[in-house]
This record gives sequence, structure tokens and C-alpha cells, in this order.
Amino acid sequence: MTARTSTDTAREIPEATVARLPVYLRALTTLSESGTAVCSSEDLAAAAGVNSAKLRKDLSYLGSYGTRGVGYDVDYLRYQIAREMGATRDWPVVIVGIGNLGHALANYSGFRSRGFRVVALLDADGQRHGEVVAGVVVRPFDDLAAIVHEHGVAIGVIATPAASAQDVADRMVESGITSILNFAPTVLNVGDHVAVSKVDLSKELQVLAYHEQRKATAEEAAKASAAQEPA
Amino acid sequence: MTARTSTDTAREIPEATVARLPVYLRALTTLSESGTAVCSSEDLAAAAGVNSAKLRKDLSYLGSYGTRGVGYDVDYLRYQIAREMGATRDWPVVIVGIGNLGHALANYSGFRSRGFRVVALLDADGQRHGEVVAGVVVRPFDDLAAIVHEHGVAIGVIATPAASAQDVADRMVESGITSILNFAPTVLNVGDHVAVSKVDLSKELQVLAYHEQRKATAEEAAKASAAQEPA
DNA sequence: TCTTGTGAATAGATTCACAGCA
DNA sequence: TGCTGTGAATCTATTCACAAGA
Repeated sequence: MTARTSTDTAREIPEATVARLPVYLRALTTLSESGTAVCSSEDLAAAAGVNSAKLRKDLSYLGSYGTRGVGYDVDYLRYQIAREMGATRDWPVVIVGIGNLGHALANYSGFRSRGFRVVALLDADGQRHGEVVAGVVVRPFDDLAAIVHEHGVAIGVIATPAASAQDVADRMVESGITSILNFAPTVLNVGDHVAVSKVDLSKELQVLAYHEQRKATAEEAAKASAAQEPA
Repeated sequence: MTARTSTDTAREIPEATVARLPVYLRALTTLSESGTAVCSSEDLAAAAGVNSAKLRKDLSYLGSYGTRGVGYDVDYLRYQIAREMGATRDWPVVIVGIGNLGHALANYSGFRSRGFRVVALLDADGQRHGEVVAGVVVRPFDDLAAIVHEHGVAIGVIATPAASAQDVADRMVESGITSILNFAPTVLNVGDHVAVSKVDLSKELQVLAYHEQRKATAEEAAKASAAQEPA
């Protein structure tokens, strides 16, 4: 079954490109708000922190939305990327685990402005039930299936401790959720049809520490070598 | 200047490998806590969520710490990776911007257990000064340079709104910080000698939404095509 | 016999450099 | 003329498959 209809939009967009599209979207929004109507690939690349060849290659996977000799219409390009990303739709999400991080996520305005609507906050701890966070009441974790069904939730966010994350993921999958954003520091085992994305708050810090350490040892080595062999 | 001394440990570790080492470290800690003394590349790969060939290739950049026919000594390998990553050292860090996210970061136990010590919490808002978060007093942003100097801080974390992030970064660089972890949704411009790493809370969600949307349209297309050409 | 460590093969991402078009 | 869009070249990462060694 490799037949394709003419309405088919199945251009294959590389994963690395998909990961950068949100960055371009953000940069275009900033440009638009500062009153820029048209920009070159060079301008947009600078605003997004990439080089212009990469930007043009990325955009070429979506289609041909620029004008040679001129550049890109900021609002038009922004709309095209938003549509491709699904950012023009409304995405109901549930957040499970209302500790410090869950609080921060519930209050994060960046979700709302990108089409994500927090329809429920769930926590297994009865002490928290009834508490209102960011205008949403915290409810029992057992309400998950009902909420997913009622609102047609496809995306779930896990902000629990590592120990409960796999259980939460299993229940999410049972309830019909097919995409999970996992902030718990653990690897989740889910079926192939479920997409899991992971954010590890300390991983990035560890990578920075690695490079710091390399810088430090490289300097020491250079100093020692200069002392030993003073050319 | 390409001369190398014999004590030089300048094996070049690929960036993709460096990004996975924290994951292996976490998996090894879990294995160790569950009483596993020795594991195969297959075991560790499963615990880390990668395939075993990739794991072995990654470890081979660090050296040869396994035993053929047997596997890896969990604690020994864990120590070797930790040392390579700089996780056996103490890394003083400052967090700037003590809103919801700053609170969550200050309270995150995963930093402390990986060698990161929060030596200061800074905020420009005078209302917050004196407040104690996770056992640390919130101080004025202007104390930055003094704190960096006093504790030898190399790594700074930005958890401010986008609008102030560039100013904070500039001040951090002036003060001598050389690695920045940026949670603000904006691209930072810093000199070449400064490493910046960015975590975008909504980016991952947007990538998931993209894949959700693709799944949905693929299903629709299949349905439509089945209706039109009922083989 | 079993599992690591690693060259060779493959796949994927980035960059170059320029043809094509406004 | 100037900037996009894109093949071709390069660089990086992943996977394969097996020799080396406990």
C-alpha cells in the first residue's frame, strides 16, 4: 500500500528539522511583534540562533514560502509553520503530579499561547485535592480515564517522582493517551504506538559541567606543557 | 600547537555520546541500588532506553571498562563515567529568577545528588529578597559578581522571563560565568568562550503535537483512500 | 561459549555553492 | 542585483557484524 492521493501532504520532514520548527515559530513571533513584515533567511536565522543555510534547508521541507531576491513574509511564514506543527489547533493536556515542577508547568504561559490547554491537574495525594493551581482544581489521579474521554486528551505530562512515573504512564496509555511528555528522571516502557518525549532538568547541567571540566583540564595541560617546553 | 603530552586525556568524545552519558549514569545508579553488581551491555542498554550496539560504542570512547564474556562492573563503570563527566566534583551554581520555575529548580533534588550545589538564588524583584527557598535566601541580583567571585561559580541558571534573560546573561558573563543553562524562551547572544544550553518547556510538547497531528491525518487519509478504492 | 570492543557499512544532518527567479 | 531553494559534498551518528579475549 504505497499509493498516494493528490491531497496527501506526506513530505517526510526530518526529525532534526521538526525539533527546530518551534524555535523558528518563536523567532517569527518576536519579529512580528517588533513590527517586521518581511525578513531574509539571514535575519530569521540570526533571531533563531542557527545559520541561514540550515534555516533555508529546513523551510524547504515545508514548501516554498519565500520570494527570491526579497525574503519571507513574517506573518505568512509563521502561519504556515504553525499549521504544519499543529499549533493552530487546540490541544487539551493533563498534568499528573502537582509538586514544585507541576505547579511551574501549570502556570507556564508558554503552553496556553501555543495551543495547549490544561484541562486537568491530577495528583495521587489526597491532601492536594481541591487546591486550585493556575485556575484549575487538582483532582484525584483516578479521574484520569474520565477526563481523557470527556475532553479527548491525546497528550499527557508526567511531573511525578521517578518511582510513580511508570504506573502513571501505564494508566495514561490505558486511558487512550498516545503522547507523553515525561519530566520524571526515568525511562518509560510503553507500546510502539505511544510517543514519549523526555525532559531531564539535570542532564543539560551535567553536559555543561563536562565541558567546563574539559576547558579546565585543557588549560592546565597547556600551562604544564608551556612550563616544560618553553619554546 | 598540536603537540600532545602523554598525560593528555584528549580523546574526542562525540557530542551525541556526551548527551547520553548522564542517562547511563542514572541507569547505573538504579541498577546499583537494586543490588546488581555486574550487567551486560544488553541489560544496561535496556535500562537506559537505547540499543546495545550504541551503548558499547559510546562506552568505547571513554576506554575499555568491561570484561569480554562477562559484562560491566556496575559501580566501577559508574565511577568511570562520573569522573569523565565531572560528576565527582562539586559544582557551585547560581539560579537567577525565583518565580515558579526557579522555585522548582531550587527544590530539585536531582541537582544536589549530581554534584551541583545551589550557592545563591537571585531575583531583581525586591519583594522576594529575604525569602527562603530550599534553605537558601533569595538575594538581590546585584550581588551576582560578589557571589560568583566568592564561590568560584562557573555555571549559571537563568529562569527569568524572556525579556530580562539577555541582560542576566550579559551580567553573568561579565562576572566570570562561562556556562549558562537557559530556561527563558529566547536566544542568548554571548561570546564564543561561553557555553549556552537551552531547555524549552513547550518545544517538546510542540514536537509531540506535530506527531499527533501526523498520526491523525495519516489515519484520515487511509480511511478516505479505503472508501474510494475498496480493493 | 559468551560478551565486549571496534572496523566497515549505512543512514542522517549540515554545509557548500550556485542555478533559478523576482 | 540579491536572496531563495536545492543538488552535491562533507561531516556526524548509528547500526551491523565479527574478531578478540575472558
